[in-house]
Amino acid sequence: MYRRAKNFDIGQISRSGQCFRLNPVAEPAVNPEGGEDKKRREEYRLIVGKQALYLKQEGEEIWFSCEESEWEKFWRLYFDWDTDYGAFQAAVDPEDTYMQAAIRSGGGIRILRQPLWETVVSFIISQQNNIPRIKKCIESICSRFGQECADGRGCTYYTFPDAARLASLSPEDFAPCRLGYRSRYILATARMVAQGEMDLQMLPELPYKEAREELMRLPGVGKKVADCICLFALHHIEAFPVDTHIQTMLREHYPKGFPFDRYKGFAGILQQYGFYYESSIR
DNA sequence: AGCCAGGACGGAA
DNA sequence: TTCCGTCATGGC
Repeated sequence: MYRRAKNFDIGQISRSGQCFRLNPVAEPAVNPEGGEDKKRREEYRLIVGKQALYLKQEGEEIWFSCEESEWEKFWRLYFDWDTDYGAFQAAVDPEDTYMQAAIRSGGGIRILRQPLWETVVSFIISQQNNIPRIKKCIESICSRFGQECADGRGCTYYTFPDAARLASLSPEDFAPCRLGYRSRYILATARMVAQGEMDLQMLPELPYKEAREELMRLPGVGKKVADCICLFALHHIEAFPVDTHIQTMLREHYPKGFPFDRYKGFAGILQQYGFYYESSIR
């Protein structure tokens, strides 16, 4: 199916680092002249839950490899399709040249609504780690402990294993995934969820601060990881995860403090613009 | 070769 | 409270 939209760029979303299973399936077209290739065509594959979705973008035109009913049932909300990101961008201080540049660079980013359990585990892995390796760790977990599926294009993919599955494993089982010290966090977290000691079902009902506190009960989940889960899975767009890139941004460009009051209720969206910009220009 | 990565944790000061 | 050492691994 076909959609047209402003403020939506699959490549930027892919590179924004919020979803580790949205990746290009082919090398992005490179213009040998070195100039801007406006007709670039990039294809991506996204795996979420039991589903795989192919996406292709050309300018503002986007193709999604799903039926209309699937779109309405799931993907529309997943991509936060009906939110007007132009309104968020318009709220940015015109004097704030840094954030204006960040928006120019990553204005097509959206905050997705990702499955809670996958996001919990993914961002436990993310700590003190780099994005390429985070992706490898996640794919390793999925290919070893997830379910194999056919994507209908002759390729297979693997679902993200649920908490009960991971809770059933031993520390040695995790060794090949090369998770380092994070494996014990994941095992302990999976067991808390599987035992019912942590109820993920009711987390979406909680307001931001309560959800954050609750998530921080999980081993390996501190304030930063909890904020990522709040932002990327629970869609609390006021959550503002502070990682090393954001620390740099705050130090270099907001020495007097970030204007949270101006962006009350949606600072997390600016956080993503800042993170994307800060990590790309380096 | 060496610094760094979307930090969390336990203990010390 | 804040600060510090430690944790495991590999990307670049």
